[in-house]
Amino acid sequence: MVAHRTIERLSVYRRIGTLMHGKGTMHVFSHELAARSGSTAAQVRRDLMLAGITGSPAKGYLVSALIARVNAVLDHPEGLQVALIGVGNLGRAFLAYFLGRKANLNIVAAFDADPAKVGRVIQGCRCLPMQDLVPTCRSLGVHVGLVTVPADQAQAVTDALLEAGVRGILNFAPAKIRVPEGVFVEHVDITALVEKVGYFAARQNKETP
Amino acid sequence: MVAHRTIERLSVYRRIGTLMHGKGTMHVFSHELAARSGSTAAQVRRDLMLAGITGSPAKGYLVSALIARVNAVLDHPEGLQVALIGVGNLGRAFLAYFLGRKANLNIVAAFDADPAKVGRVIQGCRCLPMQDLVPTCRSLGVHVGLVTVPADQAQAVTDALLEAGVRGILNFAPAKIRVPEGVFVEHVDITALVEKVGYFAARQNKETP
DNA sequence: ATCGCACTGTGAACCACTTCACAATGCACA
DNA sequence: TGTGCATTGTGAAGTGGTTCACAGTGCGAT
Ligand SMILES: NC(=O)c1ccc[n+]([C@@H]2O[C@H](COP(=O)([O-])OP(=O)(O)OC[C@H]3O[C@@H](n4cnc5c(N)ncnc54)[C@H](O)[C@@H]3O)[C@@H](O)[C@H]2O)c1
Ligand SMILES: NC(=O)c1ccc[n+]([C@@H]2O[C@H](COP(=O)([O-])OP(=O)(O)OC[C@H]3O[C@@H](n4cnc5c(N)ncnc54)[C@H](O)[C@@H]3O)[C@@H](O)[C@H]2O)c1
Repeated sequence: MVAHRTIERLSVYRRIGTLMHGKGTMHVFSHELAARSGSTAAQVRRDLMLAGITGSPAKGYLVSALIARVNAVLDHPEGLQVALIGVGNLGRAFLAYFLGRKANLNIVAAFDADPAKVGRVIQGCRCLPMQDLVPTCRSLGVHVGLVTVPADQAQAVTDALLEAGVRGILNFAPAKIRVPEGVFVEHVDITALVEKVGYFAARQNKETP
Repeated sequence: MVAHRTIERLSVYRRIGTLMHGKGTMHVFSHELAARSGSTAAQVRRDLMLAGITGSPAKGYLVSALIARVNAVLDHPEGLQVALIGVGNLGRAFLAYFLGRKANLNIVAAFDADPAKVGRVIQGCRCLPMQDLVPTCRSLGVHVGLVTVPADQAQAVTDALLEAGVRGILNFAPAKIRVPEGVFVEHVDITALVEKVGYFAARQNKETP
């Protein structure tokens, strides 16, 4: 079990490593990963240490070993199975982005309550009705649910996902969702983020330099 | 200058307060805000204290005072002016969501490099060419830029925003962007978040309970 | 063969944020 | 008027994550 932030950064290091691998680069130093990931060399070294990745002072880290080890830490044996609920503006953007992109991250099903959307193929993925959610997610072994429905529907959708055995939820609706112990929820509140950036954009240089 | 996380939560408390205000609720206790925001009562009280919001042990916090004080802390006098760069799948979702929604958060301009998109009105907002970015953002006094272009274009777009005087950037491209001292950047890496949820979904109950 | 050097791996210090714990408050009810 | 009680406001302690700082390493130059 590795720390929260470290897991996020490992995903980033893997992306950078994959990019370098494609260009034929064999080795990478912590300070290079730091510069490309927006971190620090010490942070990178600690993260890689926690993931069990070792390098040599002379050559740095072997890119292929880094990728392999991050795969071993992050990935599920048969790939990460993801379901998306709410094929609206945001949901369609995610479908377009993730479908057919990463081998180890598959959106395997999309659901919506709107009869006008159900049955249609949107961004290459068939949109299924909500009553199919539990059986379909169960039989596909879905690990993660992406919730992109209106705020007042988020809890109902969450409950359905829980019933389907999903144990990780990424929630974009501006609503708190309740889950039992042992289920992991990440809440992304885009409005709050924009307002935060607005606040610090104004304040950065003023007050206590 | 209030702490990072506190600012994000203040935005959430305001949303909850606004909702309650609409329903005619006059007062709210810290534990109610905690339950609705996914925080704890102690955290809420500390946040409100930092923002200069006070309540009474008998009635809790006055909702209208809470909203007014968060407005005073977070908001820019004439509203937060936001520009969006990259009217693709994600950018269009943001336009649809934010346009005409919040009085104090306005997407005032959208830009794209694609000649097929420039000039068209997308989600009710005219899409402008990139050469207009610097003069337009300057004259509108844009505070925040939303970057939703491909990763390899993120730095170029950032540089244009900086030249236009923008001092806060919310970056959705999976690329680190360099900015001078005093400019605030928030980076949202959706892929890394999905992978993190996948990791903890699997690990939650196993290992060290 | 030896030296200098840039880098790794990691204990320890540091820092930011969260939670605990409790005195102070003021309404409800007797 | 007095007693009980749920809640606020906030020092102090706790937690988790980051950065410092340096001993240890092995290549490349001499
Ligand atoms: N789009 C953005 O930029 C943005 C920004 C911040 C937050 N959000 C949040 O993300 C969520 C989705 O936003 P959006 O812009 O895509 O909204 P949207 O209205 O375009 O899409 C919502 C979709 O959910 C479907 N839906 C509604 N109830 C459902 C239910 N019970 N079960 C299944 N599907 C249901 C609707 O049919 C619709 O297709 C909302 O909660 C919104 O507040 C979006
Ligand atoms: N859509 C998602 O779900 C998702 C998820 C994770 C990350 N992202 C990231 O968000 C960004 C946008 O994603 P998207 O799905 O909307 O991509 P997209 O290809 O649909 O849209 C990108 C838009 O940017 C425009 N553009 C390209 N170069 C530009 C430039 N130099 N200046 C101005 N505009 C330019 C394109 O014309 C296009 O309209 C990408 O970096 C992507 O990696 C998106």
